Amino acid sequence: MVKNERRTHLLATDIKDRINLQEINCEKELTLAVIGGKWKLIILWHLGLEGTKRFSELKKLIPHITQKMLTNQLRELEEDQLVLRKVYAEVPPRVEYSLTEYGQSLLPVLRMMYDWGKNYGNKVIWKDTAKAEG
Amino acid sequence: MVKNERRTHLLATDIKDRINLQEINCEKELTLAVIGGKWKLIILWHLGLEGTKRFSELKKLIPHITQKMLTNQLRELEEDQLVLRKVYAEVPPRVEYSLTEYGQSLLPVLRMMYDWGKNYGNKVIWKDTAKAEG
DNA sequence: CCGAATCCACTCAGATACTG
DNA sequence: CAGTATCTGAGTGGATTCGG
Repeated sequence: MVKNERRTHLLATDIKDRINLQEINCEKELTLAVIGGKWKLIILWHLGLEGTKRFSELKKLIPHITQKMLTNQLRELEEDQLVLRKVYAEVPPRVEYSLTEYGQSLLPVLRMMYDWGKNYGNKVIWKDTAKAEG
Repeated sequence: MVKNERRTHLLATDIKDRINLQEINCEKELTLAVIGGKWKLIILWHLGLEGTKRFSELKKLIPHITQKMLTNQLRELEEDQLVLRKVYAEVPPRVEYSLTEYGQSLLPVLRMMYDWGKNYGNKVIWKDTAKAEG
């Protein structure tokens, strides 16, 4: 299987490859492919609502994520052009992440997913349960 | 790890479990969880646009899916109350699948994902490539 | 501070064969 | 027709260690 050089051996292959391999056949699946990573929704959400963040800030905002996965997910988001990575030539190093215009354009989609999930959760998952708001 | 009895050993655990395990922390992730299966988007799409379908019809509409995966994904969609499974006591057996009201309510979300993916595909993935329409 | 590299356990999904 | 059951390779993500 042909892999993209920049992407690690972990996680999915390059999106173009996945399309060529017919793993992605529809535009919906394309959307799913770019947001479907285990931590991508949260990362996009933070960058979308709170703007530019440093690596360590994101790490703090997402307590359960490991360094490897944060790096990994950010790299994929960068490769997919949803996130911009800016490195400052300083000591100690500073790296800032922000949404690109494509990343920004995803926010309404995420908001719709949020709304749907909220209603679905209340009606189906929690029906007659008390649920703490997150 | 506690598993739901009805769900096979394959694929994800029950959604409530996943929330309790803090695999799902946000309503967006809940939405992702119910549509995120490998074949769920296509299944939901077909049932949404074309209405009720038999098992064998879905199989024909989704050529690359295996019987196992089709069964599996349909079971999960049923468990998550997006799909209704109706069994007719006939010989040979007949089983029909259709969207529930929650499944129906997902269609606008899918449509938004489609639109976003289409624009993103044209602008980012295919930029200066000729692409056959699917 | 921001990673990369390695090792490992677990899960996923395909192929195949079988059943009421 | 509409499924189960089993086996198996491959993929995925966590923990840990090392480096610029």
